[in-house]
Amino acid sequence: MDVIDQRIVSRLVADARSSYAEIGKAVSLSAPAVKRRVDRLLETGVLRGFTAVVNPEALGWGTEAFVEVHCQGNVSPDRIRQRLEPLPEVVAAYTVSGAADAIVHLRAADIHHLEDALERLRAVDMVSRTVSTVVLSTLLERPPAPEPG
Amino acid sequence: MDVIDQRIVSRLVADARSSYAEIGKAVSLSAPAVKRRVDRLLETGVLRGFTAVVNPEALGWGTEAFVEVHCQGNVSPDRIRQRLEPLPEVVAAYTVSGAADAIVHLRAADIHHLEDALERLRAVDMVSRTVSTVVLSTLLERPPAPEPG
DNA sequence: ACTGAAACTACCCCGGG
DNA sequence: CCCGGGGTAGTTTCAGT
Repeated sequence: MDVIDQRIVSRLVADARSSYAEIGKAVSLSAPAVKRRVDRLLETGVLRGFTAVVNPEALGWGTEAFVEVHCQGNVSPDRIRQRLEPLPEVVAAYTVSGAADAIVHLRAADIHHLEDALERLRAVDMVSRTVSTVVLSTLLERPPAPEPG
Repeated sequence: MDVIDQRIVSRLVADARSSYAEIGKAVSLSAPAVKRRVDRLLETGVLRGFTAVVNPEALGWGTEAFVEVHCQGNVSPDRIRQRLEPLPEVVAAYTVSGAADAIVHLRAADIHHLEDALERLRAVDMVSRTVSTVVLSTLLERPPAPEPG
C-alpha cells in the first residue's frame, strides 16, 4: 500500500470502469502492472469490489430516514445485525456510543413505505424504542476520498 | 425503465466491471443492446456512475461519527452544503426533520482526527450546536437494492 | 459484422535480501 | 539464489460503430 496504490484506488473510485491502460498512463505504469496491483488490493481487502452508483429516486426509493434504535438489555452487535439483515429497507446500520444502541439508515419508496418499514423494525424482539429522523434532502454524498489523483 | 433495465442495474451494482457480453448473457440480450440500455440509464440519471468500494479501515479511516448539526436562524440547504463541502471528513450530509437542521456523517483516521474535524465543523459560522454520536462498529452497509437478478 | 482496443497470460529483466 | 515488482509480446475477448 504505497503512494501508487493510493492513486490507483482514487482513480477506480472516480470511475470503476477505467481501463488498466488508462490508469497506468496516470500513474506511469504499464497496464499489466496496474492489474497486478489491483488484484493484490482486492486480495488484501483494501478494495472490496466495484459497484454502480444508482440514483435512488430514479428507482423509486425517494424517502429515507435515520433511526436511533434502543434495545432492552445487553444485546451483541452480531445479533442486532442478524435481525436487521432481512429488512430490505435497511441501507446501513451501526452500533454507536451514547444513549442509543444502534443507528439504522432506512430507504423507502415513500412515507407510507417508510412507516411500514419502521413498524417491522420496531417489531424486532429486542428493540424497545426507536427515534426516527426523516431526511428532507441529501446535501452531500461522496466516497471516503483517500486522496486526489 | 423496464424489468430488463432493473436486472442490468442489479448486475452493475453487484459488479461494475462486468462486461456487456456477460450482462447480456444474464438478461438474454446482445452486448450492443446492453450498452445502449446502459448509456440510456446514464443519460437519464438512473445510473450516476461506477465506483470502487474501498475498505475505509485499510486506508486508515477507521473512525466515524454521526453529527446532528443545529444552526442559528433560517439557513438554506444550499448554504449548508457549501460550507460542508470543503471538509474532507464529511462523507455525507442531509437536512432532516426534527430538532436538528442537518445530520453529517464524518469519517476520520482516529479519535483525534475526528475531534479535529468536529472542531472545524463547529467553526462553520452558522453552526450553533452539534451533537455527535461515535460509531462503534458497522453492522451493515449495502447498495439501495433495486431487485435481485 | 467488422475494426480497434482492452484484458489476460506468459516470459524476461532488474534490484535487494 | 530467490523473491517482489515492472516491462514486453502474443492471444483472446470485448467495446464501439
